[in-house]
Amino acid sequence: MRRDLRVPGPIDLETTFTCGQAFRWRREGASWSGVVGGAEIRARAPGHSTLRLEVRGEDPGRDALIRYFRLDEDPRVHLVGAEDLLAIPGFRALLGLRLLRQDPWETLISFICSAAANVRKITGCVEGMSARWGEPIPGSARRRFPGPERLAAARESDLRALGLGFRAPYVRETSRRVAAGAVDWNALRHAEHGAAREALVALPGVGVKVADCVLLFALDHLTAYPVDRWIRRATLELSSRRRARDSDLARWAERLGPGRGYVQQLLFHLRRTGGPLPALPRPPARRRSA
DNA sequence: TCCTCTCCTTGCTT
DNA sequence: AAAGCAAGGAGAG
Repeated sequence: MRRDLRVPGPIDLETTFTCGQAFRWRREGASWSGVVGGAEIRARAPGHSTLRLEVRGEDPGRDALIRYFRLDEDPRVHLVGAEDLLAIPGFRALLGLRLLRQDPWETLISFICSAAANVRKITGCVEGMSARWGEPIPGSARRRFPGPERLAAARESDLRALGLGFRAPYVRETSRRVAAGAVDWNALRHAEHGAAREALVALPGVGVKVADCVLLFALDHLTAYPVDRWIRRATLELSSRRRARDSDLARWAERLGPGRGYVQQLLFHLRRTGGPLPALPRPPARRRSA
C-alpha cells in the first residue's frame, strides 16, 4: 500500500539513510528500500516536502511511520543552543539529514557490531543476520531483523561466519540477556539519561559509546552525544583542544543544547565527508549577577 | 580511580 | 606489500 506523509522541514533521504545511523536502507532504482519492523518500505521524497512510501508486508501503520521518520517535528528545533554551528561551511546543507526513531533492539545489536568497523561492514553484519535468521516479509525479497530469541539461539561459529569476528560472543550473550527480559525498553525510554546508559553498559559488548547510540537513535534521548573516532576529532577541533577524555568532550558538547544528539549526527557526517572543522568562538564569559 | 596499552576480526585502501 | 583505518569493548598493568 502507499502512504504520502507531510514532511515538516527539510528532508534528504540520501544523507538520512547513508549517514551511519541505520543499516537496512539501500538504493533501489529511483527510490530507497528499507526494512522497518515487519515491512519493506520503499521511500522517495518528491519535492522535498512529501515522503512517499510504498509499504509491503506487515504495515506498521501511519502513526508508526510518522514516528519512525520523526515527521512529528521540524528537526531544526534541535538546533537551539547550537546556532554557532550554522556558520560552519557545509553544515547548513545537512539540515535535511533526519534523525530516525528506530527499534531499540535492532539498534543495540547493530552498534555492538559497529566496534572497530565501518558503515559497510556493519551493514553486512546486519543484513547477514537478517538473511540468516530473519522472518520473510510477504511480497518482498527482504527479511525482518531477527528477534532476541533467534540470535540467542545462534551458534558463535555461525555469527563468525557472517563476518562478526570478535563481536560474535557479544551479540550472542547480549541476545540471551535481552531474551531473558533483562532490559525494559520502555523504562529506558523514560529514564534519566545517566541511569538509562548505566543499564545498557551492563550488557556485554556495550560501552558508553554504544549505549549512547542506542539511546539517541532509538530511545529519544537527544541529549546523548556518542563520541566515536569522528566525533572525537570534530569535537576536539570545535573546542580548540589537542586531547581530552571522551567524557570531557561530551561535557563540552552540552553547550550545543538539548538537541546535541541531533547535532552530533550532522557533525559526524560533516566531519566524515568534509574534513577538519573550524574552532568555535568561545562563549562570552559569564557575568556574575547580583 | 584513572590512564594507557593490547588484543580482538575483517576487508578495503594507500 | 606492509601498514593504516573503520560509529569500540574488555582486561591487564
